[in-house]
Amino acid sequence: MSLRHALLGLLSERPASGYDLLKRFETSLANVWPATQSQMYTELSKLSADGLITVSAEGPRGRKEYTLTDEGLTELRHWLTETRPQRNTRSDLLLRVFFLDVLPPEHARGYLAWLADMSQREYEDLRRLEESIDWGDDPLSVNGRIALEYGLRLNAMRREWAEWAADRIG
Amino acid sequence: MSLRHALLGLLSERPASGYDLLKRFETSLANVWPATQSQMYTELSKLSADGLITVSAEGPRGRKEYTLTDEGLTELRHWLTETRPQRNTRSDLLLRVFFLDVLPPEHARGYLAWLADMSQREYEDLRRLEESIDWGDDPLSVNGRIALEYGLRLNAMRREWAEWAADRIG
DNA sequence: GGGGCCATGTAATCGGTTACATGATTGA
DNA sequence: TCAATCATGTAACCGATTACATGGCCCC
Repeated sequence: MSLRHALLGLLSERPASGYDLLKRFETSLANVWPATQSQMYTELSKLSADGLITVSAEGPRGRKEYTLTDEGLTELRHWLTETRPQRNTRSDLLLRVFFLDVLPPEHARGYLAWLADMSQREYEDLRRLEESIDWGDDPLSVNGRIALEYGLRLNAMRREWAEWAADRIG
Repeated sequence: MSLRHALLGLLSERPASGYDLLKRFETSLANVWPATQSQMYTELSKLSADGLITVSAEGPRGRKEYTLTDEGLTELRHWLTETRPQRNTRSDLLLRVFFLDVLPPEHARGYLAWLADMSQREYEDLRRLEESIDWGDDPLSVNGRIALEYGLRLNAMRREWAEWAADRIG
């Protein structure tokens, strides 16, 4: 149920259309909360029906600009402060580790090596992203930078772990 | 679609009933792939219908013991080697970070402090779990130990990151 | 006898994914 | 003019969650 809150959060910065939000997801939130186009338009309709956002303007091509209502902001704050995030650790990557012994050892090590490489590549992608962004003092910059740092540390950790694990299997 | 493979994986070690698998999930795979009772029984029926497992014995109280078939083992190996895990990074925890600026700074820092504490507690829980288990040389021990190490490193990383982030906001 | 555990199943609902469908506007 | 982009929506399906429902067996 968090796509709701992701949308409310983005709208708390400034009004936007579904299309705008779609673009902004791709470039910022996609890493922490992927969402499809279809899901977003559906959710926006629901949010509007629930009074958490309103259509504040209409533009060409049927464009609808949504604005956060007071109720929406209250709901966003409520989500942030009153509800406990439950860490959804469901990890395809780690699940496989449990069953690596049904493969020949060299295949198992191959999987871990691939994981290490993937983490390294992702790390480098994030570094490049970090350098390409003009970080300001605005809230999104501060928070976005913090989230990105998490990604960097996660991938560094994962690479080291995968290398350590490959040694252990050998 | 990975619950299938989690079940195939567990059955690759030894035959078991739905109830057995349920218990083993709770104590081992729950951290990487939570599943409900209802989901597991449904999936077992499907796996059986698809010929990847068979009912190898029936016991008291309607107990059905499932055994992996050759086809099932093939499917498990196929999943491990031929399909690429897509890291499903959807993270409730991190999503909130993006919107911390709608809260007063002390609340935002409070959230990060809580995150650091939670990670620390989880770290300690895993350490205790590690010490409580009699690690052998069997495949499950080796792999389980590797997965557990991932949890330890993740939580250590997360704690440090949350502390670093709290400083940044202040 | 009865409480606790063993053991399995179904139905309703929800969030998310994939695919399909449509059309307006802009700019080269 | 025509391709690219802007822009929104619906339908089918799937995996996961919650709740409900049932009953047998074992041991105290």
